[in-house]
Amino acid sequence: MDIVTQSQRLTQEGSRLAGSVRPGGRTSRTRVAVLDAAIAELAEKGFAGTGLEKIAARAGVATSTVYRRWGSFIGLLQDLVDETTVDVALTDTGPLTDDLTRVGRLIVALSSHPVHRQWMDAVVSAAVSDPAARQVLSQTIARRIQATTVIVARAAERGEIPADTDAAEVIRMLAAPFYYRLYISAEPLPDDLPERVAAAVVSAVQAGALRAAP
Amino acid sequence: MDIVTQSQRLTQEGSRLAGSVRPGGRTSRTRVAVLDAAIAELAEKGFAGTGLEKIAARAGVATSTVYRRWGSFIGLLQDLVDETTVDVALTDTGPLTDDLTRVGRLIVALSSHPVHRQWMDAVVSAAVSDPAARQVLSQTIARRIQATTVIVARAAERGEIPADTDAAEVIRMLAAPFYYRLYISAEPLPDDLPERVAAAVVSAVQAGALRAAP
DNA sequence: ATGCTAACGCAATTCGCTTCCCGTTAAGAG
DNA sequence: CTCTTAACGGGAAGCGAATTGCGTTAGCAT
Repeated sequence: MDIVTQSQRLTQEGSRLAGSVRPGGRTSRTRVAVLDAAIAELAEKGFAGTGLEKIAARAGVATSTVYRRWGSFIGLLQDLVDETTVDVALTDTGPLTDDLTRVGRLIVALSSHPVHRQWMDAVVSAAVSDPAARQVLSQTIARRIQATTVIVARAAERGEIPADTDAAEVIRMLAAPFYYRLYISAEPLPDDLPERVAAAVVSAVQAGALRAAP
Repeated sequence: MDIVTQSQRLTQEGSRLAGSVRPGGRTSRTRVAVLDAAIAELAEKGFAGTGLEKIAARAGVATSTVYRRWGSFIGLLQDLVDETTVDVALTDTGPLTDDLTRVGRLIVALSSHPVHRQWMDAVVSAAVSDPAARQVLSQTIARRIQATTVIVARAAERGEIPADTDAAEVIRMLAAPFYYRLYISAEPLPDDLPERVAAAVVSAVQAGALRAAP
């Protein structure tokens, strides 16, 4: 299926998408039915094996309803952010290598989660050519980076790493090798990748190679 | 356009694609005309703004001819590997930081090259759900990694880094932050990214964090 | 409880991509 | 040079995604 076609209307903030004037009753029932159906379809068929038509059919609503409410597949996916979670506990107590290893394990867990993986696959694939999808992706990633920088900040407070370390850059360097294998080199993720990458990044940080630009 | 649909036939080695029995004369003229048209379309319209129909029209051949010869958009892109080059000189003379910086600059140059960027975008987007595209991508990346490991090997010979350094892993760690920004976080590439990443990776290597697993 | 109309269901329609059929052209073996 | 048939051209047909119009249902303000 083609994810890209008409999602640019999402970028218009006010948007004329249905559902905002009378959000209660039938509208909200339709909403949860469609979102549930979308999750089920993603898990069972994958993003490439489904589409708004099939999701609408599974939800028991008309295809046109889904198009009017979400506008596109990406619009629907945007509504599914944060719908999938995994239970990998993050820590910021140090040592930094351990904390970052857990972040790596979280990325692995997310990439193994059936629904989240399909969600990510769909957004990454579409983001290449669709500005709306690209925005969803970049905001999601930016939010995750931001939420994780505290780990680096704490390590700096403990004196484990230089105080002027670029925290966001540390997280990027950590996350990049995982996504690189998932979407670029198409290689499997070695079991010890979280440990290896965390160790490498911490080495670089401690050597002062990831200080914030002045 | 949807890149994915029918390219699985490419995975069948023998394949019944036309053009192999009588490769001369008209067949070869058609081939170069279509490949030229594809490059022009990629540069002018981008991969999402073109398709086999438009490429065929520009090449002055019938749509069915293109489908019979290449089977799919990915099949055509596969034939365009190595069609785009950039002139960034790589070195393996050391220091390793300088050599790796040049590799980073090469990645930046490729991502700035109009045709190569579109080629990469198309393959990355399709590879998410299309096994044939994934194979094209993974083989292309693997070949580039392989061709670049000599830089790390030379550094090891010079004694600049541990002898048992995992050369391919060094290149992956170097390349990952670039592709991560291009396709995942959708952030721009900072001008000094090659220098920064190269310095960080060399720090990790010299600390012994990227040795080959025993 | 009533009225306005947002939101929905249904079906027809459009649009682009892909495949298929058949007549025509020309590559390459002999 | 002749013959076989690979490869091509043109157009029709199939297919799925996306859009649109219109009648119906129901949210919510009054």
